Amino acid sequence: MKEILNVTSALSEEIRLRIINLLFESELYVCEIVDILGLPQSTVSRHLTILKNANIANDTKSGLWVKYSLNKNRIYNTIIKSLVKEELINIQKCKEDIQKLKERLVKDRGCKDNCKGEE
Amino acid sequence: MKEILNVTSALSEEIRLRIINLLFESELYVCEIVDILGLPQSTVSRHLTILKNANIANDTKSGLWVKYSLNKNRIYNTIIKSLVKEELINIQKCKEDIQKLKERLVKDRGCKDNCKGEE
DNA sequence: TGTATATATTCGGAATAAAGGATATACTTA
DNA sequence: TAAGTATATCCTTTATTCCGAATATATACA
Repeated sequence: MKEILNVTSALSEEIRLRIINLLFESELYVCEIVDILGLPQSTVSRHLTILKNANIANDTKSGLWVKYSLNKNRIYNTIIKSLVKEELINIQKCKEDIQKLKERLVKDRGCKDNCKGEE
Repeated sequence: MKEILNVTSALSEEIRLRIINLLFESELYVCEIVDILGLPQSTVSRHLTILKNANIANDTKSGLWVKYSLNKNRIYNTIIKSLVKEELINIQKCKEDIQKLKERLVKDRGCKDNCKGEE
């Protein structure tokens, strides 16, 4: 029971749903998620940890950067997928996040300073 | 966004998941849920209100009694169903609840006093 | 009308979770 | 080694959630 409550609790927060919506589109570095959402890094990191502990997301370290992606498990194949495809897809803020994601991904991946000078 | 968060928040509490598991099997009067779960009536009623407000359950008054059932909407057809059939079905406490539900339903429906003399 | 019953709501307190700035950690590179 | 960067964790404050006893509401029936 604790396991499924970990999942549903993780899904009951707006920022985390927005992060899931982004990760459904593409795996992302923490700093990219911070940029796209426009939220403090500590806030984003905390939410990512909660998603990881719920086994919804997992992380891969490569040097300084940590890349997060959705964990393609049983929960993903039913609940997360339908959540994204049937619900989040209709939400304005989530659409805007995806738009920002796409603008972000045509540039160099990675941290803010790699992408300084953008406009 | 608020709507889907209402749903996921409603799903992130153990007692409410147990109630959903019961209602998936059969529509039930409040007093029957109270008996099966063995929890205070105010607690059960509060959780039922949360499920109703999230549009997961709905209620039908008939005289003194209020019968709750799952609302068969889009959320039900994807998230709730898979939650029950893939997750709750494996949880021991939920299995026990279903067992108690079945024992309860072979008796008269309704309130405790209708069923006094049982053992 | 008065009593009993089923359900909903209120209330205060405990527990949990959220926020974001500050700091720590860990890795990279000069 | 020293400085810089990406991420995680800590800390304090604030907000939210849960609990169950008590109370309110609404219906049934003698």
